[in-house]
Amino acid sequence: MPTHFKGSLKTIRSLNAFINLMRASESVIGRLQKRLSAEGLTASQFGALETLLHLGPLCQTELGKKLLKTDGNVTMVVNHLEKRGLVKRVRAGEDRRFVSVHLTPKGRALIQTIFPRHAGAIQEEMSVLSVSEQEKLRNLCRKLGRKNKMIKKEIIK
Amino acid sequence: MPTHFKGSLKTIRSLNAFINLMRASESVIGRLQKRLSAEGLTASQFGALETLLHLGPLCQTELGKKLLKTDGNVTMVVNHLEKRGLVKRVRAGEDRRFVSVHLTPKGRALIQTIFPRHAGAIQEEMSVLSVSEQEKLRNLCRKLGRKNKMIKKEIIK
DNA sequence: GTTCAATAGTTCTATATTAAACTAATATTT
DNA sequence: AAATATTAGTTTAATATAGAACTATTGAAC
Repeated sequence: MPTHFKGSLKTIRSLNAFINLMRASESVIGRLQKRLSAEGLTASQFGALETLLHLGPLCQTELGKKLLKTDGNVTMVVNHLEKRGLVKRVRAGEDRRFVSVHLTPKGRALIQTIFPRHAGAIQEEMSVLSVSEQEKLRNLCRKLGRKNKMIKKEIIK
Repeated sequence: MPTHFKGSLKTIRSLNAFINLMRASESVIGRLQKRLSAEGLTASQFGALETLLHLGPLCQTELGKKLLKTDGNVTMVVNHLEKRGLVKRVRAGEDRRFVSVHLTPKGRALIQTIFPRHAGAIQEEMSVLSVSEQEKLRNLCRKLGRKNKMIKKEIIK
């Protein structure tokens, strides 16, 4: 699925790498989302529960940073999870602006059941790559992520 | 940003590769989306216009396949673009179920202006990787994509 | 210590997204 | 040829998402 754009070799090479990166992540995430949907969770809901399971209770802003989502978005996702009794909001005593989001026993049981299956599906997805290919992919992606942080710092400055 | 999950080495390696793939694509797409938003287009709208520019008029189902989006979604995106006068729907004569989506002169002018800037931004994003790293990334991502197609065929069978 | 600035969350608006139910047109089967 | 199945697109419902305006709380500066 190469680009049909006519441009310099350098540009075309960048676009091709970009397109394949997007296609790969979109198609993998698409299949995983279908699995999660069958378990009754959206990708964001799963991500929130998984983060709370592995990192413990977090305030919403922290949760948003981990999930790379906006504050308003986190409010929505936590609302849905709270309505289903999977998490609860706790006003932290010190600074009453903060809301600590906790897993309920029900939420913990659910994510502990689903997470291993999800991890298995991911392992299955990645199994088309050899061990060294997986490591290579990881390192290349980390470089793209590092650029991210540099740019953010520049913007903040 | 390694996983905090305790599992087998093989599982953890898969999860790490997966997480970095997702982070990289999300952070790159996030920055590009902000640029597009400043130009007045969403990512999907841009994708649709770009596809029509480089592949010519397409029916909505074909457009959806290119964009990896569902039919209902394409209807929405084309609605928005049509409302702004950037595309127009044309009933193809033969089979009256098909709607051919065309760029209008206005839409063509817009995407021809924005696309080179967007391509430049992508080139800038990918410039943290060397030429050979970009090729390597592309090939690894293509493998993940190929798995996709195999699975689809199996499901169809 | 009162005003101003920063922070945490919520709400609102607009668009995206999927899945499922639905309509219209065409193709297939008997 | 009539019944059935398939296909293209629309509509609807539920959730996601970003961004902007807003509230409430806390911190800083004068």
